[in-house]
Amino acid sequence: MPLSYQSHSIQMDAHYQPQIIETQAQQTWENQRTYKAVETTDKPKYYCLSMFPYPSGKLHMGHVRNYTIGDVLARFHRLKGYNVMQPMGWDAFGLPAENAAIKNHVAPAAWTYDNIAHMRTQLKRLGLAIDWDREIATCTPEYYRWEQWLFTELFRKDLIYKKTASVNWDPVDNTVLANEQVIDGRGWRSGALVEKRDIPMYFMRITAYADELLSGLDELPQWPEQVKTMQRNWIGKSTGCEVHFPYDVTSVGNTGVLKAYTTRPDTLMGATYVAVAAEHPLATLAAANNPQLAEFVAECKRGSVAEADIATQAKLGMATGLFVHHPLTQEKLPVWVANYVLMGYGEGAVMAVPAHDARDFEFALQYQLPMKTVIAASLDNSTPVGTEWQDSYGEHGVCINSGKYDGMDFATASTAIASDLSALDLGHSRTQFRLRDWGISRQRYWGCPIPIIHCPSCGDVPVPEDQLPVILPENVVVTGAGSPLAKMPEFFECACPQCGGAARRETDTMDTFVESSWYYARYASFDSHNAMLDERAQHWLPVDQYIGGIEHAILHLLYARFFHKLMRDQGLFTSNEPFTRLLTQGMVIAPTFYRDLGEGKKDWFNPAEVEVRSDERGRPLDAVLKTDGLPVIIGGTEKMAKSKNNGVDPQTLIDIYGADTARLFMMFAAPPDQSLEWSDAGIEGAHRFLRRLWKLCAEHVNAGAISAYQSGDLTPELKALRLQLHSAINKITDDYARRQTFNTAIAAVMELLNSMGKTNTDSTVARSVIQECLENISILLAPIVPHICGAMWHELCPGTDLATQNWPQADESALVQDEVTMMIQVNGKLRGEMTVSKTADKATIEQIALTHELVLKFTAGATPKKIVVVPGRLVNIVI
RNA sequence: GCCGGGAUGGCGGAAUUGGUAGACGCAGCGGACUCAAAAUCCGCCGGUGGUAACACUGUGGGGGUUCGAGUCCCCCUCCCGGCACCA
Repeated sequence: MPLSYQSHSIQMDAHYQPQIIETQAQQTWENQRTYKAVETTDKPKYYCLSMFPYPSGKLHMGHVRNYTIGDVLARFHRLKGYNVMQPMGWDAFGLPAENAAIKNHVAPAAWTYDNIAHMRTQLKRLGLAIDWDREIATCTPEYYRWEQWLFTELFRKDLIYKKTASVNWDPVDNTVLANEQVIDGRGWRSGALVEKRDIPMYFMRITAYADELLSGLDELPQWPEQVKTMQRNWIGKSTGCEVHFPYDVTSVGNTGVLKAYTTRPDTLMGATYVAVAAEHPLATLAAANNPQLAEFVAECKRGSVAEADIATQAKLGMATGLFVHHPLTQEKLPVWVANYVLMGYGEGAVMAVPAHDARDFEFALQYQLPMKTVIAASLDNSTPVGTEWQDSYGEHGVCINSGKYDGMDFATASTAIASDLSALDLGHSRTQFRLRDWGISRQRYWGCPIPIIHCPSCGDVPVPEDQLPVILPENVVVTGAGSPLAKMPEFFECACPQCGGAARRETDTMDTFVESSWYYARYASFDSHNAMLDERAQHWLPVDQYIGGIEHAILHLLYARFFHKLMRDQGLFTSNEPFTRLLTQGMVIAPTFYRDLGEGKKDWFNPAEVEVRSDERGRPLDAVLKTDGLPVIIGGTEKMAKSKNNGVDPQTLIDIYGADTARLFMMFAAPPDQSLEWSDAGIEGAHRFLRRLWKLCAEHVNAGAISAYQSGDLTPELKALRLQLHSAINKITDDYARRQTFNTAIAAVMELLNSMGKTNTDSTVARSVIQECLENISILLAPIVPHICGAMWHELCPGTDLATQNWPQADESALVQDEVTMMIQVNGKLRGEMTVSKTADKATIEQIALTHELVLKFTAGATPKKIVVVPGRLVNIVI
């Protein structure tokens, strides 16, 4: 259907004014509820979700990046004809609100709600295609009451249970510390040496879903391989053997077995000692009448519970004086306490085979424990291990010095040993997970109250549904020492729901990861007052596209997958996985500048306060502070952070250049999954491009109305321009849909604009091709810069709306090429190029290449040994 | 320590399946316009040598596979993310 347009009586302003364009567009979207999501079935649904923000106070660049990426994908799919839902909410519980409360004497609730109000305004200014009606905040009772409800359901199903676990304890502030609050082994406020302390906590039985969480990864072809690998390793399923080391009255004082798990049962004959964790019952037993050992066990309890700290500390150990028996040889093996053995993994004990395990080797060397070589590459190649660890020591091989197992390979020996242990009832093969159950109790105020009542006669009783929610009181004083809830009798004094007797309400709150594990589902049923989720969850779930930082690759994404399965098994919907496709975005980084203040202290300067001077080739020479003109030191380029004062406030940027420029720069500077370096000059470049685009559009429109290209005689120049346009349509569509590399999509439009600027536009047909280009660019770029594209469309096609257009399809006839350029190589080195017919056969191509003058120069009469022809690409002549 | 990534001009990046290394943008240099500046437009722009044509060299370092390697394999260095109570 040919289109023709009325001529314009009013000229299009050639000056690009983003503030006016953007305010108008955003008002229209808000008035018309353009992005309201409705459950319809006439179009395929597309649920696009960016990880919701913690309301820290104001938007940072990471947020801008995250929500722009999500918005680009949401808008692209909307134009592609999908029924799109893109919601927004607030991960509103958490530690920073309590810290702010201590520092500024404001209630965490008030602080949080203020932050939400401010950040909502900022997000709206970015021009996101969000259905704001669905906004949720996890700190509201309407949200967390369903979390409490699910908790009570899971508690009844025994998927939540109570046990003790180690936490960081600050002995001065008498409070539990988060790992983040432990700095170099000391409490961040008190400076006291932190110790481990065991307290009772509620645990979610995530290990019951370990197998499904592992196998489910195979059903996620659209997740990055790196994330799936990290999750697989985190779950850490291993096959191996449980080995029982019997002990008796003579060596321990009573009888029993020490259980250890190993993935290398084939090395059992090489076990020379057994190591247990400091918290292991045998360690406690031995320490009871051994003050030196008791001191060592206490020493092991110093420091934080963070695994990174434990794994990097010096390997220390002490003999307990106890002995166990080797299950197959009955040999006496000493029991050691070692700080590298974790109580939380396996049985809290390891059989040590120093000759074939790197950590055991190091430990045995340090404490002069014996080593026994029992594995070799082959029977006749069996030199004992030396005094320095070699990676080959840990590799699989055949058994030697192992009696009846000699000559067996890993699999044969493992099976034989496991079966012999089974026969003696001293072990058996089994699988083991590295994944541990999820401790969700937090001794903090600003979180979702755990809905449990402790009754002296009935025990732990879940709060009945008709008494939910357990409301978190919002007017409290936070001091930093212990939870305020534990000091509020009006909160914890209650009656037992079962016997009616006096009881005490649980004052711990839940890990904030619990809220963020199911919020994506609640957006579908955001206003459901009768149930956690309703049938709309079945309609929208799973999320089609999830976008968030790579730092969430394991914990958040694993917990959300776990919750999805819990909710599925609760009958709330039927899908197995929450997020069909995942995009993990990189960090936003910026240069750092500082002056040394001595004693290791530094004064950090914001990039905005600093001028970097460069030489005549643009290489940076030095940097000076703008205010005093004196030099500052150029530090590394790091993640934007308060501590390095290298953050750039996105609000300033939007105020100066507009949201479209901010969005364009963010999408152009790097592909979404890589880190993005902030650059003032880069933002200027992005703005310059929009000005050029707008100006070219205005000049075209102001020259009079014109129809878009239909068909007709084209000059070679116009034919080339149409080829470029329609190739770009294919490339850009692929970039959005499959590759999700928005930087290359933008580059393709920039190239197109460069060509358009060089095109002679004197003829009607030329102007119609320019019209065609501009119309297409308006749609192609709309996901990234929606405001300017909507405004340009309005000028190009008055009376129609960009939002109702279809995504363009390349005109196949414009893509036809008769000739191709091929490269000519001699011995793999580029020596020339040639233009050949697209239909030329191999012999013709070889003939043209061989007679090429530059080829003749390099072949110098030699006879080619081989000619490689890659059709449409190159010819390589080997001489 | 363990797990997962990354390294390409002065800078951000491109090169999609092993086939033209440096698209696009920034910075810089030269020019046009201007009384001047800004803005805009045009040109140049990895390194070395050469007036030039051109040659050699070049994708963190070392080795390998291949007609051909930024891309695949082995070893190494440095940087980044995660490690279960930061979110």
